[in-house]
Amino acid sequence: MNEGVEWAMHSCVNLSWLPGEAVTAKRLAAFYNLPTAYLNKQLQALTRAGILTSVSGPKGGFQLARDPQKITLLDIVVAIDGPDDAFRCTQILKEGPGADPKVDYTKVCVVSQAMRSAELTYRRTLAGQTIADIAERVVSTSPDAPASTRNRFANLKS
Amino acid sequence: MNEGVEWAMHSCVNLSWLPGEAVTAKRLAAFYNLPTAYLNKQLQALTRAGILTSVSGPKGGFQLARDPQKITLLDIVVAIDGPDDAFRCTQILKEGPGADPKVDYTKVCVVSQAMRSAELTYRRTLAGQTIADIAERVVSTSPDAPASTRNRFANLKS
DNA sequence: ATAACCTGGATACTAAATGTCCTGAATCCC
DNA sequence: GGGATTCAGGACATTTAGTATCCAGGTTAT
Repeated sequence: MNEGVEWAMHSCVNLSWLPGEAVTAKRLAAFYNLPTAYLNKQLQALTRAGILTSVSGPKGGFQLARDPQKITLLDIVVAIDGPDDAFRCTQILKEGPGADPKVDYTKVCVVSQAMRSAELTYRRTLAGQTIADIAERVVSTSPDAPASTRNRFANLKS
Repeated sequence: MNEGVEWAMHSCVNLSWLPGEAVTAKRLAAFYNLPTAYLNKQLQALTRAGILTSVSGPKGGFQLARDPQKITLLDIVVAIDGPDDAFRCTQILKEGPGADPKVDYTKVCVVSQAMRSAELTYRRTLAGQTIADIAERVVSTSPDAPASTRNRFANLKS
């Protein structure tokens, strides 16, 4: 899995504590000492996916496109890593005995079904957790996290 | 995910229909028209993981090391793809505000926990399905699969 | 107008997946 | 014992994906 997923999750949590404020890619990158241009690519992907909105120009930047409760971890994974399952069925059975060229073995193959059922539970778990849930859990163990995050962004002058 | 996982799953199902018989890598590869040397690498990994046993020499080959009911899909995934989660936490929080160098953020970070909980459900689902389950489900829709598999192996003279 | 900022394409570098080859060791058969 | 067959595993080559940088072009605030 793309490392950008981790960056995107933490950036979205941070943005949830800066509602209505546009934060530049440079500042989001500086927060965790990440490569600006590369993080920017991930932010662009989040924007294309409708998770962030972006504004050009001075005073521009990124912010959450909707309520953190409406942004699931699955949304972010799909936006950065793409919609494909980790297990890709290559329809190996087409080379086996009694294969029917007209059959779609990604549907019929029992191995493929079993792997897909596991990926489904994975996606369901991710879809059941939102950025708001994460932020809330952070606050419950570190109540000063939102304030210290805002403070750090305020002090990242560049 | 490594394509070898798919090869390994189907090969194990086939081996479950040839109990007590040693099948060479060359024949297992010919069954699905796979590259012999590369499949052999996956079979070696399964052997190292204790899923298969191997015998050298003429009349040698591979067979299941234990009852198909005792071989889970997770066993195979771990053997071929390794034990690492898809999401690797790089402890990005160590670069953030108030970071403690002594803390292991793979444990503490809420994002990391959330991703790990999803991978856990994934692994649990895979661990709940065995090669015997797969084989049984194949038989229920294609009752002649074991016989036709044995027949094809018998006719792979090489 | 200028400076700051996002967009997206082009490019380079690195790491991982995929695949081949060869030597060595084990085993069977004659 | 000698030859043939097969697994074990390291070395190597090729392809693809991930990581990263740079620049030219468009947008917006001052």
